[in-house]
Amino acid sequence: MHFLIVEDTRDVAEAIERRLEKAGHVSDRAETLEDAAHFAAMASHDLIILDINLPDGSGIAFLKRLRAEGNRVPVLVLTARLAVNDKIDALDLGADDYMIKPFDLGELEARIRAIIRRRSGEADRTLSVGLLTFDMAARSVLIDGRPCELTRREQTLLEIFLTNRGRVLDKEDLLVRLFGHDGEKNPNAVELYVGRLRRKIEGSGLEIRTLRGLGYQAVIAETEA
Amino acid sequence: MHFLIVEDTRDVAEAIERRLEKAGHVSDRAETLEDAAHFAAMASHDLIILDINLPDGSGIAFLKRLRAEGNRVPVLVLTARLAVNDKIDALDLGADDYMIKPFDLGELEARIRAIIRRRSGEADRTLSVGLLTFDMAARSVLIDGRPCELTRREQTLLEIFLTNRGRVLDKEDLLVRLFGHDGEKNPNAVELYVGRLRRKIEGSGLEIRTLRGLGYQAVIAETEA
DNA sequence: CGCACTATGACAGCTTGTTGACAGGCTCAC
DNA sequence: GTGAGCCTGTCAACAAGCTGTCATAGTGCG
Repeated sequence: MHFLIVEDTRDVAEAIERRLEKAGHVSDRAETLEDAAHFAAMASHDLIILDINLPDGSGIAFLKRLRAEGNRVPVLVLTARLAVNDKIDALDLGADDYMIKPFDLGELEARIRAIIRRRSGEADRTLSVGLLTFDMAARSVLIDGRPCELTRREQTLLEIFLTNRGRVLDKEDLLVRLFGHDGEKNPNAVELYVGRLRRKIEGSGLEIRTLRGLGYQAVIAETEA
Repeated sequence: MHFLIVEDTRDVAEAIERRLEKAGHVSDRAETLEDAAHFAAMASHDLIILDINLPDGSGIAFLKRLRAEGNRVPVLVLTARLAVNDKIDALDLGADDYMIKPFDLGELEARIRAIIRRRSGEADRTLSVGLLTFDMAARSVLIDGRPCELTRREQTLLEIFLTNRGRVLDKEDLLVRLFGHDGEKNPNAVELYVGRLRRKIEGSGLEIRTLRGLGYQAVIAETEA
C-alpha cells in the first residue's frame, strides 16, 4: 500500500511512517498543504493520513478541495483538538475516520486496515495465483504449500504485482510504490528486485514478464507445450 | 491472554489486573468508555471485563455498539447494582457472563476461565507441538514429559506463539501482547524474551524463526535429513 | 552492428537481530 | 524486616543479512 502522511510535526510523521513501513507499506510525507496538494495531484495513494493543524492552513480545507475535485481517496484525519466541530466537519466532508492526538500507533494501524477493508469491500486477505498464496494478515507466502521467504521489499513488490495482475506497471511507477517519492532511487533497483523476486517465485504459476520500454506485467504462467 | 479491563474505580481495576497478571495474563485498563472504544478498535483482546457504571456513560451502551460493529470478543460484565434489568440487558446484548460487586477475585478468575473455555469450543486446554505440551489451565510446560520452567513472560510469549503457529508476528504486535499498551517498552525486550524462550524450548519440536524486518514465526522444527 | 534497455554478480554500508552483563524490583523465607 | 535469589528490562557490543549502487554482461530492435 502507498500512503500519504500530511503532518508537520516531524516526530509524529516519522513514527507513523516507520510503523507503516514495518507493515510493508510505503509512505510519502508532506509538511504543508502545498506539498500535500502536489502529492495528491499524482493521485496514486491508497490512503491519506491528514493532520488538521498545518502551518499554511487547515487540513479540513484541503480535504474539502480534494473531494470537490472528485478525489475519492480514503482519508484518515488526525486532530490535536477535541473540538466536536472538527470531528463533524471532517466526517461530513468525507473523511473515513478520525483520531485524536495523542494516539496509539497500533490503533492507527488497525483503523487504517479497517478503512482499507471497508473501502475495498473485500474482507479476504489472501491473494492466490496458481500455486502461490500470499496471506496478507500473516504476511507470509506459500508456494505449493511450502513457505517462501521474502524480504520486506520483495513482499511489497509481490503484493503490488498480485493486486495488479495483468496490468503493465511502469518502472517509474514501481519505483514510487516501492520507495516512495523521497531519495530518488536508481531505476535499476526495481530491476534488481524484480530479478530477486522472480528467482524466489519460480515455478509458482506467477510470472513477471518484461515489456521492453514499457515496464513489467504479472501474468499467470503458461503451462505451455 | 490479553484482557481489557473497563473500570473507573482504580482500586478495583488494579486488583483485577494484578490478579490476572499473576496468572500470567496481560491487561489494558480503560477508565472511560472513550478509552475503552480506542482499545477495542485494536480488536486484539481475548476478553473484556466491563463495568456498567462509567463516568461518561453506561457500559451497556458500549457493549451494544461493540456487538453492532460485529465484534464478538467475549465480555464479562461487572455491576454494582442488583438491578435485574441490567443483568437481562447485558446478557441479551451478548455479554458472556456478569458479576455483582463486590465479588471475589478467585471467582472472577474462574468465570473468566469458564468463558474462555466455552468460547474456544471446549477445546482441550493443552496445546502440543512435537514434544512440547503447554497446559493452559495449569500454565505448565512439558518437554518430552519433563517439566520446563518458564517465567511469566516466557509463558505468555509461548502461548502467543502456540496459538498463532505459522503466522508471522510483527515485533510491535508482540510488544503489545506481552506488555499491554502502557509504558512503552523497548522492542529489544521482545528480542530478549524470544532469545530466552528459544533456549528453554530447544529440541522441543517448536522453533521460533526470525524473519528479518518482518517479525517472528513459530513453526514445527524440521526433523530434517 | 550499434544502441538502449534489462539482468545479474559483487560489495560496502547500514539496518536489524542476538546476546551477555547488570541494576533494580519483587517475592519469599526466615 | 532483612537478605537471598530470581525475574525484568535496558544497554552495549557484536553478528547477520538486507539494501541499493556500481559495474558488467546479456538481449532485443532498428
